[in-house]
Amino acid sequence: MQEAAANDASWLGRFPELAVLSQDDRDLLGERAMVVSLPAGQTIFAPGRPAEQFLLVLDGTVRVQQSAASGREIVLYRVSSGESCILTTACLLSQDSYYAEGLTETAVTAVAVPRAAFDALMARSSQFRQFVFLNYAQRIADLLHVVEEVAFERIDKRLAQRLLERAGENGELNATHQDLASELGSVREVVSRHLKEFQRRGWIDLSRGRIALVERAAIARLAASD
Amino acid sequence: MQEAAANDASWLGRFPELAVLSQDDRDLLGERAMVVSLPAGQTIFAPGRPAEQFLLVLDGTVRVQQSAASGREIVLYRVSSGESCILTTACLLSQDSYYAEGLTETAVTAVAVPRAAFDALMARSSQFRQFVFLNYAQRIADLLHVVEEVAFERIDKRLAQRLLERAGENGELNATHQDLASELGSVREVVSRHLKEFQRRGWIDLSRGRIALVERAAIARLAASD
DNA sequence: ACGTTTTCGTGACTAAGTCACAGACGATCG
DNA sequence: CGATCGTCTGTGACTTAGTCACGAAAACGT
Repeated sequence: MQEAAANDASWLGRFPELAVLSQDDRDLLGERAMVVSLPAGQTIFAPGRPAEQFLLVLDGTVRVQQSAASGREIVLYRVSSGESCILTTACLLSQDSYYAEGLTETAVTAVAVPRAAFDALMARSSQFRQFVFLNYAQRIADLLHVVEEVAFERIDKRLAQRLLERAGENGELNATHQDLASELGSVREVVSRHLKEFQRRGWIDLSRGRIALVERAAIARLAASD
Repeated sequence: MQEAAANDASWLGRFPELAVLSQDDRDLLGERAMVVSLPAGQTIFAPGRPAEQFLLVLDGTVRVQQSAASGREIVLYRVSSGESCILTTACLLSQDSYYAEGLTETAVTAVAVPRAAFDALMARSSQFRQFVFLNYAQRIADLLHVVEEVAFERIDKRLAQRLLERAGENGELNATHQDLASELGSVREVVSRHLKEFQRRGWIDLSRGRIALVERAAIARLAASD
């Protein structure tokens, strides 16, 4: 983990909600917060390990997921540029151990706000509180969305949604069937069979670790179906 | 909705976390918060309807659930005495419309803290902030638990858990098969079949709208199985 | 007692998850 | 270049969960 010079709060520009902070509050962040760089695949937080910092992501994405004893996984949400990893603060407070874990999906640069500075800002800045609450609200909305999907939606529809979300401009995505199954909280075989069917219909091209979208419109239709 | 006299903050005794508030803060709550009584079956908050108060439950329970377009439902968690209905505050902030709704499951008495007083306390009392954050953390933990269950656990195990949770001292519970299905985010037929099987094994007695646990130990064993 | 509403039972079918194993691809290294 | 090895993918047979359609039984009011 590399640390940049303190006192440089130029990163504040990435967070429009924090632009309204008073100069004093911005100075506090500039003095106390540190810009850190994390490689891809790093565990940010995990069950049993208390998080001692409030993280604001500048670049890259953090994947927050839940893992079952069986080895099955499900992605809860992703934290990307301009967002905060609020779950770390919740982890601190909840006595029940969380089963969620956070992983850097790409290399990530983030601002780490120490607990003391976080508390100070919560105490003195209503704008900062607003920012933190908005983050909580957004994550709760994300979790509600996950519950809704896993409880009520069909796998083929959810798979179609993920393909669209994760495909790049070129209509391709690098992901194994297992990767996609872990996104959805399902298993490889089910994903493989649906992908096979998508391919049979001419919607996608399959190759090892790579999927190319051919008929985006048809996939989007399934993703939006009810 | 009936309102008790203001200035009576005797209810504060129900919230140990708030006992540490300064006298000023307690006075503020006494002056501005109102004790309200709600009948069973009342909608506290619902999609599209902004909540304008922070609710602290004194007696009774509020059920927070999610409803799908198909009519299927799932219970997310319950708010009971000494807890707060924090989701209402999150609802306020989240631009995405929530699909969660809150219903009084029994008659409920609660303290309603107006938004302005809530904001004032958040600004001036670190203890109050701690209380609010603890509530958020608990609800997030509840939601993570729901995700884990619906994504990874078997229905028969989850059903056994609910039977134990909802049965009274006498080992009985009043609930239709549909009620239990809505708890679990499943459907009546599936619940009916599992209950039938439980009955066949001599674990429970079934009658219309009522279930009596006969072999708690066996049910508990299934509920705890992995 | 009668019809009405709610709750429950069930068969036949589709969708999803489990288990076991085979085959296929791609990197690497003699 | 071709053999080898780890990872990824395909598939059949089976169990579990959800859907659909329908009918029967229990409670309820008048």
